[in-house]
Amino acid sequence: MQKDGEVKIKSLKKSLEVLECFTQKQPLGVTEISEKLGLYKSNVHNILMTFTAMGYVEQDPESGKFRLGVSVMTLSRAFREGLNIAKIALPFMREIANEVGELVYLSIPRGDEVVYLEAIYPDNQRMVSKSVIGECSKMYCTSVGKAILSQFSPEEMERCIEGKLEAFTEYTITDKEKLREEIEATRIRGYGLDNMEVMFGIKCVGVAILNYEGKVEAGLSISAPSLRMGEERIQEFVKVLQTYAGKIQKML
Amino acid sequence: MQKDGEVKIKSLKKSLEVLECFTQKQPLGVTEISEKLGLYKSNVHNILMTFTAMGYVEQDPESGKFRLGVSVMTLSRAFREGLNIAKIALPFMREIANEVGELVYLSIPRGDEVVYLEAIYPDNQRMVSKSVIGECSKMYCTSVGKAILSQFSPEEMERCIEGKLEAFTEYTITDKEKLREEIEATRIRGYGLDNMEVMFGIKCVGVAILNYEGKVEAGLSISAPSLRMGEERIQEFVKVLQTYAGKIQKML
DNA sequence: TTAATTTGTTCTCTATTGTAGAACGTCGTT
DNA sequence: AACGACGTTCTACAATAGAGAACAAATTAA
Repeated sequence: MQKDGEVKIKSLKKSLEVLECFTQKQPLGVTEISEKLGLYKSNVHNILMTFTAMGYVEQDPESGKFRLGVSVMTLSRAFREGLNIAKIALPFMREIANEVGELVYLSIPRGDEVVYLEAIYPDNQRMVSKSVIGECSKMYCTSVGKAILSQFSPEEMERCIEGKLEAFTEYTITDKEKLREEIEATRIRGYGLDNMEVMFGIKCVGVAILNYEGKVEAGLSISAPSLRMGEERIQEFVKVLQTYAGKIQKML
Repeated sequence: MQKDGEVKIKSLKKSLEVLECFTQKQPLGVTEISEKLGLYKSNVHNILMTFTAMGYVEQDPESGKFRLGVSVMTLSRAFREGLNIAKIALPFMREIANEVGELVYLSIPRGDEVVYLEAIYPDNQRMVSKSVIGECSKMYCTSVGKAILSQFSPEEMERCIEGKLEAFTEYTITDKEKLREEIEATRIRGYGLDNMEVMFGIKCVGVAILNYEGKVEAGLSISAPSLRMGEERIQEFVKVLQTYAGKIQKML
């Protein structure tokens, strides 16, 4: 998933891999992790004890199992603080949400995925309780993902779609050649579409946000039930997204 | 700040300390970090390269300086996912926010600080753009902090106030004996007060949320400008907070 | 323009330290 | 009572993290 050609401290890499196990399941035991990663129990134990002492992992005194600790929150807050794209985009996202009355997402690329940074709900709509902030999706099946891919160089793009194209719904594009055509079509029309490729019944429109050098900085998308995503509304959404993406780009 | 008696992997501890530098300032250079922590540049460089390869740190190709990377978001999301207190408390927090029309916070203790997990804004009020989620404050000067301290054992409590009591406003309690009295008063009355001790013009009321064993699990608080925080309203807020804290506690 | 300073980066050697492997104590289960 | 699964502890060896200097690139000063 990550290029590890530049890993200098193997123990740190290993430790982070241990930590990342918790993103898939919580709580986890020492044995469980050691089996998953092929490490020795004592090794995993030492890593977990260190993380625990630093607040990145907590141990349930009853079961002895581990889960992530509070300290990760402080990091994520600092990350968002330091990222000016979020600061700049947030007020615009609110305007978009109120204008179109649908969910608006800001996401940024990481490897072959997009990570959701912010999600804004229109004022009148009840906020869904499960926040997607920090969640990630594969690029090849999302609207922003395809919008971003269409702005990449051919090599970058290929690197992002080299893995297996897993089908999440019957609409997911799993054929690599089809996908390349779709990305090319995305590039030409200037926005990405997700036609229920991630979740049945949900469609999305997304555009890429480029910085002054033309490099992809982030992505902006609108998500809605397919019933509210007819061709006319899609065009309306696209127009709004492109307008605001332009405004944001000017400020980067 | 953290007990490091149980640190088994020194290089990991060191690496995390490097990572934590970014919570104070971003971006940071190799030299800057090495000076701050008293480490060698090559050491810091190796650490940063490894973090970069894993996505926890990003390097600006222009300046060569570093900032936090996207991967920390995935961790924080997993943390919040795994923490059922947030899942349970969130819908109640919405009710509170709409009932009282003020800002409602959920926070959890970490060392001598409280970390803000969730912040809910009343429907009619515009959400402030800067999210405090992940931010932390010292216990001794916040309403939740004092509510939590008042539920701790004397030893735990002392450990949390052993540092210097920094004054953030002229109202901050900086005398340790005064603070002990205030915490005792908090314990008796059942809720904590922050009388502009963190920020001038802002008052808070807070209560602790205990689990079935009576251990502090989290804290709930309401924050508002002091003009909207007269004695009658404080009593109203306290009543609401205690009612909902009770509901949440039953579900833990 | 050139010199001086500061930056991130690279290198090498070796003492540190992470870790394999087994053994231990403690649960809940059979 | 015996088992199995768990988190934990221990030790000895070898891998490797890190000190320290030297590097190149970039910035500033003269």
